Amino acid sequence: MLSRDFVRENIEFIREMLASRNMAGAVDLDAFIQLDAERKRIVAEVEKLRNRRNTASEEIARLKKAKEDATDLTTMMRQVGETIKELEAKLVEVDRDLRSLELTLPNVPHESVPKGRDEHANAVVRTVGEPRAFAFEPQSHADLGTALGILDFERASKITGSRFAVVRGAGARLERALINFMLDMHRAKGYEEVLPPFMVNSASCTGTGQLPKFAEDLFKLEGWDYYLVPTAEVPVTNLFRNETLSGEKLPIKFCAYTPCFRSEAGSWGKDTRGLIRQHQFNKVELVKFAHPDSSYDELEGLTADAEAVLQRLGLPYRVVALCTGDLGFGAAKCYDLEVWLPSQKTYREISSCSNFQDFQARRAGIRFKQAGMGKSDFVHTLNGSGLAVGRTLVAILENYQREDGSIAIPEALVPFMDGVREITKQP
RNA sequence: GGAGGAGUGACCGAGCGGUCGAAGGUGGCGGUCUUGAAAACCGCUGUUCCCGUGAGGGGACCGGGGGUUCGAAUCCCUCCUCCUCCGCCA
Repeated sequence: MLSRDFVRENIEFIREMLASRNMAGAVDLDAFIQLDAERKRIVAEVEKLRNRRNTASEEIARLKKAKEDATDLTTMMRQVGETIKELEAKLVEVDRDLRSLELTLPNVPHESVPKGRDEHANAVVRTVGEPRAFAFEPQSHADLGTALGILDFERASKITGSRFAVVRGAGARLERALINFMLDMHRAKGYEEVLPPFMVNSASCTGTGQLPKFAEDLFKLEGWDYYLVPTAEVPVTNLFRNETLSGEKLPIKFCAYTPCFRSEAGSWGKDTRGLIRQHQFNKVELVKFAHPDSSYDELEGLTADAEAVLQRLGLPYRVVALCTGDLGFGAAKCYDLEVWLPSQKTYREISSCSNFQDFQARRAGIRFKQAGMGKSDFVHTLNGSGLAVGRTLVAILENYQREDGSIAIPEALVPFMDGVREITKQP
């Protein structure tokens, strides 16, 4: 959410900003102006009346104490009370409308974000590692995994449906090793490990920006105000919803493993084979609560921490700065980490690291206060995948495959696999 | 699921329906005293919104929401959370 004052005073800038995100006209800014003005009018009036009632109440108390008659004032105030009640009802309505407009307004991209309408305008910031030269035609992870007996898509669709997978044997073990490996790495860099609920309420989803606009992307529990987490960003960022943190503690860093559940509405036909796009996948997430002055340094640091995982695993990747048209709803700036997939001969997203500035903090009411300073201010929130575990498994299978279809375990993971160095066909 | 109890400021804790934004205490900050520290004593110590260039003025907030009343932290309803006991249960 943007500051109301900022929107009011920069309405043309907001209009251009929406256009740069391919959202021209998506939010009724004229209605915003009108509602905002009406709200001001009502607030001024209702407060004037309340002030009158407060003074009169004191007067009535004084009269009663002196055993004098107060019926005139009392009847007059009854009338005022009615008017106040009407105005308050109107105010609730205007507030609701105004807020629902504000909740659909995206964040303003940072000035360093490349301008452009789609992913073609994204900027490659750096490319790390060389894609391996294969002496044979590399297979897809789906083929490799199925042949090895560690991935079972057919049975997954029997027990649940499409876009689910069963991971078995050494594959399951590798996935669990990856989770531990990532969490250990991040913990060593000062991220506190947290294991949050895997369901969140609608207030939390609103706080981080999944609601109200992206309800169709979420799985909701029937009969409950609960949603399956689409990312650990939601529960972890909402840890401090409606709290004021002490400024000295910033930045506060968390890492969290959760499964992630996404409806993938609107992506029918995309990545239908394999683990790339699933309704459920594992992810280790990094979340930071930062001081506004240093949040962009923290974004570089967070991105580097996610990259470190790819480096330790020896996976070739590149870092891409998303352009204005490709930027997520709440992000002011975002780097995608893309890992090389030999079977697709392309880089695929494996992490997304964003600075939301005060966009989420304002929705979720997350403030900080410096020791000497009187005023509190909104923190900046950041998060990034460190990494998407399912896609990391994909990358390992494909990048570490051998001609015979077996998989070498990256050196860094061997201790997490009890010394196992390869995956061969399951017995 | 059944039966009880409780939710007040950073924390503890008081609060006959009217001057309560809320006593008292703890903690924190500043000061006096002291070579220094402690103790003692004195003072300060919530959030948020609106109007105003400013000084300042005003509104709201005692778990959330609603109601009664001229007036609610105080009365009523409802929801939520926590605690205790019973039942069920991984």
